[in-house]
Amino acid sequence: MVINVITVIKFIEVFKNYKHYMKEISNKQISKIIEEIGEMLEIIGTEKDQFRIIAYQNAARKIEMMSREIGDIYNEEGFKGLLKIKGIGESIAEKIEEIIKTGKCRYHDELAKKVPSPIITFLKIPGVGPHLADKLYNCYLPRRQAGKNYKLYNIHNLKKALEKDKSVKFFKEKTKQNILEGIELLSKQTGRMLLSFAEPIAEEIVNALKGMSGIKQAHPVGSLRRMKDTIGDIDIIAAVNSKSQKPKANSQNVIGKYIKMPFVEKIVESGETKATIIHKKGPNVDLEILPDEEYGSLLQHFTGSKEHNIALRTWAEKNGFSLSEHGIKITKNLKLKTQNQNLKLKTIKCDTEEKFYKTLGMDWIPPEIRENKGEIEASLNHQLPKLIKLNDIKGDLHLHSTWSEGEMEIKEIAEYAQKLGYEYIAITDHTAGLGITHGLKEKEIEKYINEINKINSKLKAQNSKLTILTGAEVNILANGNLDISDRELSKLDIIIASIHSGFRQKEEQVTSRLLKAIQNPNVDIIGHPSGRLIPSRQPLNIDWKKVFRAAKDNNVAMEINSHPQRLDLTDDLCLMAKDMGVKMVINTDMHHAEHFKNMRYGVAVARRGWLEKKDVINTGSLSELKAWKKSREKYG
DNA sequence: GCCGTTTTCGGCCCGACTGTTTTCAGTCG
Repeated sequence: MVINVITVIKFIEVFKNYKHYMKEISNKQISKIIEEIGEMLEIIGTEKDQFRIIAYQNAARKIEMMSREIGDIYNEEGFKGLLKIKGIGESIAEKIEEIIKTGKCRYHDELAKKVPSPIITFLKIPGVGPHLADKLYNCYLPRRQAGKNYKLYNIHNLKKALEKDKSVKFFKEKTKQNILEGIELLSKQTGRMLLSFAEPIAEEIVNALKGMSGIKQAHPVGSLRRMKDTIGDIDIIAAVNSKSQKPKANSQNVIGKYIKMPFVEKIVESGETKATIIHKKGPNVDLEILPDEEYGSLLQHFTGSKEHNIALRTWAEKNGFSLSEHGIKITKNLKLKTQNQNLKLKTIKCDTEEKFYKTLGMDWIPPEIRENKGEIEASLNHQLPKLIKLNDIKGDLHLHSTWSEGEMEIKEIAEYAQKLGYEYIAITDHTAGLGITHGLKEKEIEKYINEINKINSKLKAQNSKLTILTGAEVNILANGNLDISDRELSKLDIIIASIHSGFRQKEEQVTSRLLKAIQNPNVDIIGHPSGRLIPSRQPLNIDWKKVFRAAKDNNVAMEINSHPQRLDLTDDLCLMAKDMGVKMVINTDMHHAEHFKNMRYGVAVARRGWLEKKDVINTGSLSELKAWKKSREKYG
């Protein structure tokens, strides 16, 4: 948080243009400041503050969930616009206005003076809340020699104390272990960014490059092109016309323009054909400019993965080729040797990747599966899977409306789904067991179904091809029971069962919990099965073989959740599930309109997991989906 | 501090799970 404020202040210094810097303050930053006010009040506040704390927590949560940038709302509608947001009243709106205008919040800063900074630091540890952070700070470590006490002042110091078991008072072994695990998790949170964060940055740069004279094409490469769930640095390559009079001058010209682009925070290095910059949003971006006649082999080389390229080169070497980013050399082709000795030394240049793979006698391999998991052999045998595509998706079966924590009314969701060309959607609001979402109570289910039926009638009258299915996302409780009765569940079309609590259970417990849910005849789908949240929560410990076997036996679909922080099942688990004959479903878990766009990330995971259209139930027509649902009845 | 078919004050403050002080405080979604 301190860093956020400093960053914001820096922006203000650099950009005197009011509107410009206002845009730079994201909902996440505002939400963080509001959340911290709540946390600090929880530490230093009194009994009286309990509802005030809740109000700050609710407001922070609301802001973070919002699809529109709050800065834009303020720009367009002013203070009144802020008051229209549910959960934000006069007082919090004033604070938001202050943050937007000045980058600071005096109330926050006053509270911060009263709360020691290590406490704020400790709050970053997953599993450590305000009370524990306060206790950690206030537990005294005896200093042997001086006989004095000193406090834990940073995470490193805390970790050392916990590990060395220096009588960190008040804490039992299990609690210490949990804190250490939290610290470990926190240390892993740096370095990589979400695919959804990197992709728009790369897209903006690639589009800018494509608009420059002399550039023939440009691509993001590396893990971004392979659509991995997290990305290290952003790598981009671009091609200049090698037949032009001055290809070198062209490339220098492009680099010169690139390093002066408005998104450049800092130039790390800049040469004739390469440059590395730090983007204003944080990541390092490497750009390499190359001649277009070699573009195919370069694209292949920089796309990787390392494992794929090593395996490919090893295969190539054994089969008489030598590969490099500049092309293919034929090293052992006897036929060529007798015809023309010189050909042997000549590099075959490839302007496209298709040509590169074809020269080796292979089919073009989609970037998503270049991980050395059998794709080279499959390509040589012309047996690559026909990977699922975004436009194969006929509907989304995991959507939240205002009936629980979603932002959109069911009718708005229907309108959006029609625009996407979907044939069906399922509204699957949370059930009441997940308290904070204010989900469906049993007595509300009839009303909920009625509303959906009414909208369906209207859609039918309008000759819309969209059908809305009724559904719910129910909670799998710690013992494997669901938080809503089978009687109520049987009234709904699609039931997703998901784990939202008890993330610290042992493998055996979690597995049997999932097995019990899968065996419930009302359950159609297991939602975000591993429960991971990148980067803050590790996946659950699960015996996947047992779970997939049960899913196959009970004809229950496993979800690929398209939320960029989930992307779960992961690619490897998709491969395993597919091998075991399990059906999958790709859903967005939509809470607001922006989330609909995440479907592409779920499809990317499916592609990385070698899935084809036939493996995924929501690629079928409505009648096919209904047939699948009907086929499940025999398991009931 | 927010909200309002209970509308300017009085109600809101879920529910599951874990760890532990074994009855409940702290954390999370």
